[in-house]
Amino acid sequence: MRSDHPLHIFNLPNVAGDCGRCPIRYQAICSRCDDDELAILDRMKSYRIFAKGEAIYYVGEELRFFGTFVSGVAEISQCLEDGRRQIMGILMPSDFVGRPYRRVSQFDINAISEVVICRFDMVSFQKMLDEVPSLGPRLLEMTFDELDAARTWMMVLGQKTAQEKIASFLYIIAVRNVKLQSVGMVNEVAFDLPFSRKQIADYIGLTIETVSRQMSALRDSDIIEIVGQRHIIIKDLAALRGQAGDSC
Amino acid sequence: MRSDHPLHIFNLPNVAGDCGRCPIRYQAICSRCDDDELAILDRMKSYRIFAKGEAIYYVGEELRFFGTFVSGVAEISQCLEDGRRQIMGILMPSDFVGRPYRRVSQFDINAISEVVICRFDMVSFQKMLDEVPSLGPRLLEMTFDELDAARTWMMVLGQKTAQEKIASFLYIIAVRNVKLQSVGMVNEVAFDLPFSRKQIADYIGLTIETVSRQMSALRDSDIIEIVGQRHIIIKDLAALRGQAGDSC
DNA sequence: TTTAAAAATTGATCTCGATCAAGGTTTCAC
DNA sequence: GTGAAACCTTGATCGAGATCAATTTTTAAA
Repeated sequence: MRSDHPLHIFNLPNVAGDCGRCPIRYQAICSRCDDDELAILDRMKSYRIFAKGEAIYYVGEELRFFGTFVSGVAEISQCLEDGRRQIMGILMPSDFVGRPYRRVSQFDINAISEVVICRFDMVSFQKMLDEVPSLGPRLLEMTFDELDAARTWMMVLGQKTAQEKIASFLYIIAVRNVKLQSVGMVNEVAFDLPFSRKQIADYIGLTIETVSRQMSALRDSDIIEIVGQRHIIIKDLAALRGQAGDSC
Repeated sequence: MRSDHPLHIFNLPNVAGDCGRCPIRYQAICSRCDDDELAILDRMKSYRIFAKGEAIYYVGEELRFFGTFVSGVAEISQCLEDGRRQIMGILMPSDFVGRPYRRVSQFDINAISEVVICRFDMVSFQKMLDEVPSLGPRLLEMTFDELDAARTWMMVLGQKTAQEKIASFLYIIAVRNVKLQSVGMVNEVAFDLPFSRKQIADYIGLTIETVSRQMSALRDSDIIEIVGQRHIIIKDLAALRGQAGDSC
């Protein structure tokens, strides 16, 4: 059973571990660290598991830690008083939560699947930013990338039709899931959606009924196949991209 | 005539100047610089004026400079092939354009009014990030703030009604225009909109007709007054905020 | 396995904001 | 100033997506 434990996906004990064998070693904030720098991170880090559905941060909560997603998926969201909800972003392995220079979270961040986070106390993290010179520039780059992604998503929310929204969503998930080094080569992709219809609806600004209808439409056009409720097979990635209404 | 020139709003010559007297000295990326650091920026900077409507960056253009808005307003946008357009953000004095770690712009950035930019060559800027230690953390903080603002705007685009969108937009502009140190004290605010109805429409994801109708509705409810087409008087800021559907 | 609860699909209808259309206002060139 | 173009407002109609409603499918519990 021990080897099934989430922290053992790369055989790390809870307290200290070998960053060198971390699955996101070359994607996360530590991607440009040399061995000496990595040793510092190794000493400071701890792991924390969040169960599916558990809150990682809630609106107004003090930002006590900076965390990198080692595995699992989470959503960034906000609610209005009457229950309307918008998902502002999704967090996947190598993405981060928490930020320096602000006291409390502006958003709810909830684990969608079980999540393993590589965690740094915020005070230590800010100190580390000074001591580990490769960290700051990488964090800046990642934050800029997030900003560009957020702004790009505004086009989906503000301008696109229901059909284009669903296609954009599925296309992004498909590309994120499969590391498409061979873009253009691969035209069929399969994956399990970590999201419910409600979560998809809240992410793209539609209702669950419209999400369901548009997914059925894509199925009827032979662009996707839906197995059960969560397993999606993209049968024609190029056509899906075409339905998205832009080059994403 | 000379004193009317945009660069003379704080009496700066074109080539070098006194950063200490810059109107955004304590808001922009330089806000935490000491005198020595400021001297370095002073040597490296140049000013550039963009005429109303001029492109500051276009999609795909090489990011050759990092710029801080000294005066004027600009829009960040993207277009779809069929002409649909989304404005992802607005840039006002102390905001910046350009980013390190990416070669080309993902967005169109256009001056909405005449714009004065304090400009750094991107290569020099990246060097400066290493040499001027107060710059990196401030840039990181500003980028995080932009990211939070972008995500917050997603709620407007994805969930709010036309009425709530217009109210949210006007409320944000009102608060940005007047530095409301005395929030709660001031309930009436007046300003000139730098945006056309089309630009407002593209920013909040509506058509010009709906923008016009909803602004008329706010006028008829005595929440705002519209003088000519661009001058807006917020007669009841608290009510406007209420119409926005959240606490922004 | 049976039953209950939750999630997803599909259909019918309604409504908000888009579209189409006409007039009015502002701006600017000459 | 005068005229033309651009911009804005208001009205009438339309339609995409929301809402309401009924099944069906999946998941979970007993």
